Amino acid sequence: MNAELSKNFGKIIIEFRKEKKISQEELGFRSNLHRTYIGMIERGEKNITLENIDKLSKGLDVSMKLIFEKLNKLIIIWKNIFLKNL
Amino acid sequence: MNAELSKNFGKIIIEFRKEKKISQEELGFRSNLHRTYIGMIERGEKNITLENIDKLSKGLDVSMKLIFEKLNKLIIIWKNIFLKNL
DNA sequence: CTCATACTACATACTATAGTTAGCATATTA
DNA sequence: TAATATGCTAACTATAGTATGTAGTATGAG
Repeated sequence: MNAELSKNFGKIIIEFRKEKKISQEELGFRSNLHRTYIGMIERGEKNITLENIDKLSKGLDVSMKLIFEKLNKLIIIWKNIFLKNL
Repeated sequence: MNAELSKNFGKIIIEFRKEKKISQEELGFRSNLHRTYIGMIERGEKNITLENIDKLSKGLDVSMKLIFEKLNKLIIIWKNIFLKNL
């Protein structure tokens, strides 16, 4: 599993959730996913599927496009940090 | 499984692949995924994971952001067709 | 402060299903 | 018609999805 990718994805989800000021449990309700599963995703412990990305985006009331826009930006930032340390 | 979502995703992948003028097999090589798996994804038979979305995007040399931008647009089109038939 | 409440982390464990491959059928095209 | 590309079935194995329970942490009211 690509842990780095999942972790970055988790960070994005946390960011959006905090923005909406809701708990993992509340996000679970809204996206029809279990409370602990949300936690796992946020900690980057699971390689989420397309269907659940869609559910999360609906629960967070943001488009998948926006999620991946942020994710791509985050990945680029990480890449640059990595390259600087070569 | 959300078949509609997977099918729409598959259509996007086909679109990008044809744009690059490569076969499923070639895309398989480039993204490090099996030929038949690419076929399944394009036919919307599998609920793909984030990791493999990432692999595909690299094999197709496009950003995930762009994939989901197109996917969101396609979903909106499908929604409108659905609403018109109410 | 301190107690209660809400929130999150984490460790299992189970069951669904994604990921992977082989093989053969069926187009498609040169 | 030979070569190339795709569809599809079937099987296996890896792991995502789901849930319970417990422990720890943060926060706010009294």
